[in-house]
Amino acid sequence: MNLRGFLSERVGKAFRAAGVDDPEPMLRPSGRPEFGDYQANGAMAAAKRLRTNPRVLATAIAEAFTDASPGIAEQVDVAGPGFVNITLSSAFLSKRLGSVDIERTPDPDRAVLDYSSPNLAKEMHVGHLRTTIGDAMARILEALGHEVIRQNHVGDWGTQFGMLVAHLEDLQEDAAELKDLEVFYAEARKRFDADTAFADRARRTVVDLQRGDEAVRGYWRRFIDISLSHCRAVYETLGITLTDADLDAESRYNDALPKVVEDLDRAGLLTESDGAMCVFLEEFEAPVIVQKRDGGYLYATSDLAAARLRTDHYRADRVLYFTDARQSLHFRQFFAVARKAGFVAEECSLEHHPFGAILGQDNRPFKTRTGGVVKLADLLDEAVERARGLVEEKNPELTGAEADRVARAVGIGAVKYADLSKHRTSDYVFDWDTMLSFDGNTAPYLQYAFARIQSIFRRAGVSADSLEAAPAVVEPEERRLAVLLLRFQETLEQVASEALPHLLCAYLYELASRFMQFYEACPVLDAPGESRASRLRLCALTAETLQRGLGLLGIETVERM
RNA sequence: GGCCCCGUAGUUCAAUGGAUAGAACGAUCGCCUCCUAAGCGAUAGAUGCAGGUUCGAUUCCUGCCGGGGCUGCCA
Repeated sequence: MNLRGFLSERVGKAFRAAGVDDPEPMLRPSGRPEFGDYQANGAMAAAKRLRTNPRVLATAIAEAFTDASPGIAEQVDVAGPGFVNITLSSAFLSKRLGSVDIERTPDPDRAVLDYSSPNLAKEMHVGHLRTTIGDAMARILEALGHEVIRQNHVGDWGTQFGMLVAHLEDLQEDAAELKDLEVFYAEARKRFDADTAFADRARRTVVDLQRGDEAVRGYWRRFIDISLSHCRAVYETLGITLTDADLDAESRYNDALPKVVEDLDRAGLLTESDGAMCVFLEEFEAPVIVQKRDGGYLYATSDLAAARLRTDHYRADRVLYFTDARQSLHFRQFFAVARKAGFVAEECSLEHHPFGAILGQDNRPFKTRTGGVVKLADLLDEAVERARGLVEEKNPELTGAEADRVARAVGIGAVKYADLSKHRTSDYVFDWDTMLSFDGNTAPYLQYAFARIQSIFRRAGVSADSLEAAPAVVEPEERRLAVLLLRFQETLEQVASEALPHLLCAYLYELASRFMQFYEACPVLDAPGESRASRLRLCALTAETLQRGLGLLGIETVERM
């Protein structure tokens, strides 16, 4: 259940009972234990509007809440200038902990998520690690019952493919060259810059490609297939849910582009300027160019075509774009044009959810020692290797296939979690030691907490699913853990609406820490009488929540580590 | 020039207009006859500067200083 929503509604009624017509309870988890479990901050503002004493109003609200909702709170206090602090009752917590299942929304959205979208001209680099954000959001929205349509808007079209295809034509069957797309690209580029005949042919090749010349398209297809197979391998290693069915390549929109320009013209939005077709909007200094002087189209054009398809064909309620923050202006402009031109339904929400850059230790964009791009595939290999070293050192008992599995889960988990646990919009510094640490807000710490709980069940000789009784909530550490377990749903819903997966990370870290505190304070296996089963049940609920939460972030758990 | 984002402990990160700004790493000091010490606890340490709005500002507004990004034919 969404505990916060549940309480907010009830406190809202109490506001009304106390004479507040249009209540905004401003219900939040309490900042400190002494302020109870949840606090309502809305009484002060309401008192201001009604020109009444905030503490008197808060007291009336507290009483109305207690009267209308018996049994929920153990204590409702008025504190400070007019805070209403609610401490939930043990009986209520215990009852609600019967299940921590994720509740599906009664009002699902159809959401198109546009994420990852690598340029197929090159291999995926460290920046594509941030594919994890869109992927986590896709999993979370699905878990909450929304209909998710993943779209991987890969760059498979445009000027640079002329150069690449021309180079491939010359190499013919020597496909070994395509093992390393970075090298291949660099070689093609070198020829393009040095050899004017080759450059001219590259430009003609682009035209041939767009015209649909069969031979050229064959080479292009071959190049794209190889590049996509590199992507598939990365997604596989990284545990990304994108498949070929989610591909929404730029080339798909090639034929729709002239109509985009035509329709913009029909809508009276098109202006020719210096030979290019532009849309000028008052809000923006620069125009959105939809067709170049040479007749070629630009990414704004294909984004418009794609947005159109997403609303017309897919009937999306929300379209969420997860891209680099540097594209923010582009999105603001293209959203504005799409709206003005009527390309997207009024009710459809267009959302750009930008993310920051990944930096090296020097606070500059993350590069290799020699200044080259860091291939994502290499980075992931290194993560697993480093994790293997740590696992061998910390737990030599793990061997063979199990050690491999743990190294993979910990290494990949660490890298993904490092990416997901920071605020989406901020740049962050990539640091192996921090992300692979077993202390602090890291994947290994959370995985360890899960593994430790599994160890309890192995020792107890019972399986976690066999426990069904609701746990009793007695000790302070039990109650703090119980309250937090009940906040899983509201956390997920907040992540879904704000597209901020780091909130889920923060939640899981707090849960794991609080479990460790509970575990230190409350013996489980040696607990007397009925409290043993009760505490085991708390362990089971915690493990389940950790595993589900990590699963929604695309991070694996292991039984032992 | 214009627009956008960001300045929080030594470091890496949090904080929804709310109460005494939270963690982690690092530092110092404790806790294994005890369910994984890969853990738990304690101590010290921070909102760039100046105004404003508000009962209340890290959060909103203005200016300044500092950093990054974007900005009519790449994506």
